[in-house]
Amino acid sequence: MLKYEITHRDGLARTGIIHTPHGDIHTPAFVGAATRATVKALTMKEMNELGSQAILANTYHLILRPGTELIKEAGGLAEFSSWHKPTFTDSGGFQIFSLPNVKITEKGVKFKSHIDGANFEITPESSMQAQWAIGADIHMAFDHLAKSESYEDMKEAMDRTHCWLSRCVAEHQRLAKSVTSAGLAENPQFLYAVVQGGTFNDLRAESAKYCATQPVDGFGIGGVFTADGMDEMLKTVNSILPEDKPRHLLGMGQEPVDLFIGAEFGCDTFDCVGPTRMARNGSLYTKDGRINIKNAKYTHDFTPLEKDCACECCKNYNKAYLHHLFKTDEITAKVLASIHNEYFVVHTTDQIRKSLQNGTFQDYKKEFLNRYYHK
RNA sequence: GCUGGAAUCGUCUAGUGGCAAUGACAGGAGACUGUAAAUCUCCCGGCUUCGGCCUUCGUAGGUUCGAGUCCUACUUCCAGCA
Repeated sequence: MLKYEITHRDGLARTGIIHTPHGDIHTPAFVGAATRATVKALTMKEMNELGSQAILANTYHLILRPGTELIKEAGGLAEFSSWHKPTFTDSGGFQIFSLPNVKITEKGVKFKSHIDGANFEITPESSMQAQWAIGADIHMAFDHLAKSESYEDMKEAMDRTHCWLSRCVAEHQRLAKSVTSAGLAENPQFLYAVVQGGTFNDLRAESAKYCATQPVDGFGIGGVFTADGMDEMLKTVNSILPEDKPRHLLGMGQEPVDLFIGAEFGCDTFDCVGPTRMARNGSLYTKDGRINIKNAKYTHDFTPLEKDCACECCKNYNKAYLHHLFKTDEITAKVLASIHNEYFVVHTTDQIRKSLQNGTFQDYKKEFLNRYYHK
């Protein structure tokens, strides 16, 4: 079992430490989205220096390129990418269901590669095998995303996710056994179940109950797209999930409010492509809200993006320079912006953790969100 | 000096009788949540009560119901020949 210890509690919120074979994650923590085994525009050294504790890669993308066997041959995701800290992999479920012409069969899902149209099939079993080959510390169960917001579609997606979960668990245990019987004292890789149910609290409750009964190491909470109503949903789900296992809020964290509400209602880790994607597009976080550094008004602004920000971008460069790099389409623009945005969410989540530990969370939340959203 | 050719919205460019005028770039703004995203969308002559109105394709005339498109002259530029 994955070792997880809770160090502080405040209602559903908690701080803790996830002990993985590649080191500890102090939670709540923001996990960098490294879809294709890299956080776009950033080196692992930069990710390390900006304070990231863990990254999350995507099984779908790595199956297509370079292939999971190659990563296994390299010695696993950590060796391959030179990220010698904790790693997660997403199962690929989310990506596949965003593709056109997806066919769901008894076995799994048939789809065409977005790169060359080649036919692929992923099953709960093959997703587990792929994730074991990639060798991240924490794996996500292969889940099913609903094709619409309707109750029927949500229920169907949830039921299939549950059905697949038991197959994921069985395959995960088979793979774990083959590893331990090969001489390893302990199973080195861990599985999270994924809770579905959309915006329907009865489905969320049902899903959480089902997932809670499974022999998994933690939980992913999937299918969340906005912070609206997320507090109630998380209250429902995290009151049901066992307290002694970590919970990952899948795909949320583009908006700071996501991190505050997620942590407040019992989530331990987050991942989101938003911060780095927005960085590449010139949308940068400040404590007073996001700004678009490409706007003409920054042409002569020689002040740093954030006066008291400790990131490498803010410590060394000013807005006029960043504006210039973006207007001239220099690669460095995306690098510096990504350093800043990734630092912003990692650091904000760190501050949330510290405020929970010293009992100032509510004050910190109120102050931060009022300023950020100009309330 | 002669003979050809060319002048279009910041730039390059399409356009050969129905046109406020094509496309690209530049410029302005917006979006982005388990990354088919270094992507995508919108605006880009002026005014507008959003129906239009006005002024535009080197300059000045002309032909025509109608001209960026045809004709004449001029101006500037390019090429070739002197």
